[in-house]
Amino acid sequence: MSHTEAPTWSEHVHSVLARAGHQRGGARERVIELLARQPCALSAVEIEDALRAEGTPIGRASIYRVLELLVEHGLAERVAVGPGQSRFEAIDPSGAHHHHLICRECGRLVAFDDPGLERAIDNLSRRLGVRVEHHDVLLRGSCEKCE
Amino acid sequence: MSHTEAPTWSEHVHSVLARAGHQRGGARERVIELLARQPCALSAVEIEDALRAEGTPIGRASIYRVLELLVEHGLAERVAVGPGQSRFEAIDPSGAHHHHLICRECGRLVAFDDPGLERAIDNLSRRLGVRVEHHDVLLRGSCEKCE
DNA sequence: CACGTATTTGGGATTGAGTCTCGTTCTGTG
DNA sequence: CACAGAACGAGACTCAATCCCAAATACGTG
Repeated sequence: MSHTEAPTWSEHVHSVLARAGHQRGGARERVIELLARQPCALSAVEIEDALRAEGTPIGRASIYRVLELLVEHGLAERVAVGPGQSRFEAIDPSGAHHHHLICRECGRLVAFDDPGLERAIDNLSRRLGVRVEHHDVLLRGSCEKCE
Repeated sequence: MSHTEAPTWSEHVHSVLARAGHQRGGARERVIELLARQPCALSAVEIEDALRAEGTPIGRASIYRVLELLVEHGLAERVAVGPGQSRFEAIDPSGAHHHHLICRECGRLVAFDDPGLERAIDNLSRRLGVRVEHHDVLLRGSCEKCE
């Protein structure tokens, strides 16, 4: 890693997938690029709509395939917001990650991170004697705007 | 977990619902009784199957109605395990609650609680300045047996 | 560059959890 | 025991997600 530019998420994704023996295809590229540009989690349906709106419609099957592939390789995260739909979001290669608050009033998804929380989960997994590969924390309440 | 103390969960549920002006009905009773007997979260489909297997089949609509009612009154919790299915579980009237670890190997759902984690979430919500009504923590990894 | 094979893609059928509707049945009250 | 409102259930329906398979594409090789 030189000082020029940190590797972007899409670059990271491409290198991981290439190393795993995957070829490149148009559909995958477009889903990755779209995801790379998002500030927060998108649902598969939103991805499908967004790509169609951009004039590059992608088959539903391909979208789900790409998302599954990304999750499998730890490159994206599935956020289960409730019954009926999952949202997906890029995972930063630096390892930094965040969690979400769903506002009961406006339905907005707010991202946050918290070292204390990470520490607590760390201690917890040690106490339980299990190897925790991944953790989701989802808070439900009212966001600042809706207080 | 806890021993059977004076007010059982079903008694608590009945009193809360009665106070909210609900009548009693056979379907609701059976779902509540079934849920009361469970050690851990069940999906709506599992509830439907279990009740049919016991010889008291309950309409799907009623099951979802009851579950929604319970969640609404803070008597049960919905655990979003993944895409396409929610699980439901009784909430202890004492306020004690727990979270879950999903084992990647065997798919088992393991319950645990942790004061440190609760404290971290408490501090966090204060820091963010939001009112957190509910929180879910879902760990993914390998359970003791599958280590 | 042309070729051949393995991978990727997408349309469309299918699944399955969850929701909705509406007529019937039950509960609690006067 | 009659009535009004609450609860129930069968089944149609919605919609995210999966499956299937033939066509298109990537890419190493000759």
